[in-house]
Amino acid sequence: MCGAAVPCMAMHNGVADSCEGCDIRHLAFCAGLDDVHTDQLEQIRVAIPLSAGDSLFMEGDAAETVYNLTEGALRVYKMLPDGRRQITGFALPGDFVGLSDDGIYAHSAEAIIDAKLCRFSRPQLDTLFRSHPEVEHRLLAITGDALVAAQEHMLLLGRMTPVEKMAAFLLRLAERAGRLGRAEDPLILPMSRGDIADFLGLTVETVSRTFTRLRSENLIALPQPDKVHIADPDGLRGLLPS
Amino acid sequence: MCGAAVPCMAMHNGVADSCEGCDIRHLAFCAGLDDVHTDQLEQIRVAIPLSAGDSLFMEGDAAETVYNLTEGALRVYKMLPDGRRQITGFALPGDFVGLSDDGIYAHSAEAIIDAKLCRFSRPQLDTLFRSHPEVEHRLLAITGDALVAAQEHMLLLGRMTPVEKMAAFLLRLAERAGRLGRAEDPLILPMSRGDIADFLGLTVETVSRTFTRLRSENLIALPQPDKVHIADPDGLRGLLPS
DNA sequence: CGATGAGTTGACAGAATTCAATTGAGGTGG
DNA sequence: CCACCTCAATTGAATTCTGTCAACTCATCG
Repeated sequence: MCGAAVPCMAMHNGVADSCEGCDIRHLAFCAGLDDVHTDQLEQIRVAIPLSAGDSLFMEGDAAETVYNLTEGALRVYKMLPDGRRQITGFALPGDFVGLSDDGIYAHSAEAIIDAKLCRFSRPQLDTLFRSHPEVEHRLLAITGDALVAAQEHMLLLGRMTPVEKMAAFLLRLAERAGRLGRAEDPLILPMSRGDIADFLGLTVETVSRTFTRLRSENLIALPQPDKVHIADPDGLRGLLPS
Repeated sequence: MCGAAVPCMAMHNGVADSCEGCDIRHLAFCAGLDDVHTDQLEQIRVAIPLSAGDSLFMEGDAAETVYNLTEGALRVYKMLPDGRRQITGFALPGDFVGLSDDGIYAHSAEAIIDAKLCRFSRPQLDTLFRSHPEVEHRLLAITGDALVAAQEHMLLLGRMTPVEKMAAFLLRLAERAGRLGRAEDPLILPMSRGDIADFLGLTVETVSRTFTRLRSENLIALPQPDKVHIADPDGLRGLLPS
């Protein structure tokens, strides 16, 4: 449903028809760019709808495009030859996806739920960089943020216990939901237990067991498997490394 | 000692006196920049010597400067309040250190062994960006590389076994040594077992036991604790995830 | 209504951590 | 020059935790 306070344009048939009407412009790649830049960006932008499960690109593919997620959720991951998977991040609306240096994607990305994206061709974006260094500056900032998040996640993967990982995961996801202006109370988990496990470096069983443990300690409630009510935020924070 | 083929300037008293004489210019931040840019870079550059154990900056410090390592080795890490540590990377000559977006360092960095760096003030670098977008472009490429490396390391931390981690660590370090034009055969480990453990998400004991296991399988030899001879590279590669 | 797949739970084994002791190397001072 | 001290690295033993394997529940969908 479409709240009254928010323009509906971007939320129904496909991606927004213009950057100006874009719901998440304040969060996205385009944030901080003035209208002149946005106009130029809009000219090279292609709207892309994605269904749950669809692959956006695969590790090793030629990286000719970059994306900005406007709706839905993606998993970004790397795989080992034997099938083990590490999800390096979940992309939410406003997130930038598809960074690559040498023209080859270093990771894969697929839609967890139906999603909508803005696609930009890399060569065209590079042209835009030349005329508007401001845009490249913005991309540098985004990449830097991603790097900081990656380091944060390395700390989680390498040095946190399962409970700490889950607590951190839930709290961070809630915080992201808040920043996106989404409902935090029934926190919605678009990803499966398997996705969470592959993100936190655990097994599904451990994820499931930890959920039940948090529930039995009355820190959270799980009205449905994909809906979390954080009953005791401070208690949950108390599980974080101290 | 100073080989005949290589200018010695950078190797003795302090850091090189000029970028032109810089041994590692082809690897560093400055690589790919023409002489015009390099001259400008040199004007805002300050040489910094660092002794083993010295801290370069700490997480949370105001990030007014960025660095380019020219000699030695650093550990870049994050810590948990209770002292657990995750080393997110080892910086070697040519590596760029001190990236930060919001003006606050997101991690700490200290010298593992004596090191030399080029320091650049962030505001001055930003000024340079404005006049020479090429330099910012280069920084974006470096940041992107760091992000790819971080994702690679997340895969290691979250989904590899101790043996796989150690094999990958040794092979990657050897490859880096090769790219730096350093001796690969007695591969030198500037970092301690504790550092390796905190990098791979293990304990010192597990690191030590894995070393002995690799040695007993005749894949490596350890003439000294900090010198590794990779006796059977293919055998070592055979331990990597398949 | 049965089938399918995700999620949860249980039992068990194995692996890595923890705790503890030993070895070894480097450095200092007698 | 040697003895001793200190710290890093290694090794050993025990435990605990997480992963593995397997069964079961539940909801959804054909």
